[in-house]
Amino acid sequence: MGESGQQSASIERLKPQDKRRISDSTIHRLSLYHRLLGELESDGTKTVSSKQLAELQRLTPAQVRKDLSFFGAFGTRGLGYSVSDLRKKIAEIIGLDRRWNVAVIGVGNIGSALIGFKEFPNRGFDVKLVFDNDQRKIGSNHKGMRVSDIRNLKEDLKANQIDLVILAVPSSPAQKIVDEVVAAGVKAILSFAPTHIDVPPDVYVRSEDMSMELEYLTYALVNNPGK
Amino acid sequence: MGESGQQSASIERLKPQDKRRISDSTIHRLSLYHRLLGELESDGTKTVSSKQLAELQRLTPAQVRKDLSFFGAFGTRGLGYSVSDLRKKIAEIIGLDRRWNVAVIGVGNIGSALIGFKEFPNRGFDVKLVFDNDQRKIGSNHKGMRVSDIRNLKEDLKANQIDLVILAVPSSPAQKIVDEVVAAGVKAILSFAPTHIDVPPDVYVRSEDMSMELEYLTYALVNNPGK
DNA sequence: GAATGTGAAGGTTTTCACAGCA
DNA sequence: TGCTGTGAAAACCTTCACATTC
Repeated sequence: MGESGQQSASIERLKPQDKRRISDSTIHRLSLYHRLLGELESDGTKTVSSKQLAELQRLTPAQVRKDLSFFGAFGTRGLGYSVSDLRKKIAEIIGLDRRWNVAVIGVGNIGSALIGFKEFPNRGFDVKLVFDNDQRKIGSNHKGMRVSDIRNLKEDLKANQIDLVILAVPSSPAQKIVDEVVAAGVKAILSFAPTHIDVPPDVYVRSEDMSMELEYLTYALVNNPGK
Repeated sequence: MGESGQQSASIERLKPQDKRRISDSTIHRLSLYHRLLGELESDGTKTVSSKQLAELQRLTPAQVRKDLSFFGAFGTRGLGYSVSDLRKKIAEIIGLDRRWNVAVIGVGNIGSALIGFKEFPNRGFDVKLVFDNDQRKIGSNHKGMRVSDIRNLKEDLKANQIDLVILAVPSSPAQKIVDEVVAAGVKAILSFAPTHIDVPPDVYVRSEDMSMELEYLTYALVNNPGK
């Protein structure tokens, strides 16, 4: 928290107008708007209202306007928003006005899926490095990527200026690997290991547990039989 | 909403004590507790306090107790909770006291990763069917599963009593396939298609967009340089 | 003494409703 | 007239603090 962190001067960034922290849900929805605006742009749609933006995602117009209002006033009263302008603004807010270097650790089921994931480059993410600890995999080609030895993790992450790490390893070695990743100076980790990951406060972790996603649904099935 | 949905009489289910809807965050944390209790059980830990349960996940003890209190009183004052009892209770709440039949639609990158995902059977999910529309894949073996023709989707889902569908297809055909799935009577869908999915109100959808997960992190990187 | 279970307080997020502008 | 931008109200969620129980 607090008033730390002056922005790099080179980019005049859109940031929250007041000092209030922006909620996770708002960030999530901004991402959603950004994705939808991309679809609309491809369709050739020029302008869009908060009402339309909301309906297409099952949200409320007020919600859409409030989310955007934290960062500025991007619309035109009586008219709505310019699809391409709004998309650019949101891209700037969530950091999609640049490309990001990604490393994938673990070339098992999920790891190899993500390496071959065509959506990533379209959305600004370039998988630059791939690691494993299995001698049979190291050096081999996996969907066009050469698999590196995890023993060189720290050095390779630094040398290649990796911004984001995707962790696709079992739970048992996960924390130890994360410690290495943190030591390499990486500040953002997307983990698929089904266990809690501990990091210093200046490092961001997002944990994805596929089974937990399904459990959400089973809860709903079991508890809302009719809905 | 409303008072619909009497429970099936055969299972005496733990349900919310008051009529207030349980929040998504609570369900998510119950899943987390369940996972952690599993680890503790393997370690041979017999009892656990809300304080411990909280610290291991970076939550507060009050939060843990409140979450549980919506469903009953499972602890012993002065002592804490029995690891194995609490785990069983939570399993019952989120529907993990039974097994679930899953179908995976789309045998691309993510689809095939999930088919081979060993964590699923450990957590109660059995992948029973796998579909694709690619003639070269249909009939072939993918990680031990025979790939079915998506043209028989509706019939096969019904015949095999599929509870949950995992959708791992591109955005463009996603909605059409979902309509089929819904017509087959399936009430829960986990979608990896990076687009909004529309379903009737008695069907539950959870959407996972890998790029959006990364975007969360880029927002943090760009906006909290020092944190 | 130790830790649960829970009303009440405090904080955050969403929705409302309308002033203001194209 | 139509739709944005935004304070204020309402709903919701988390934390506090303490009576209660083992």
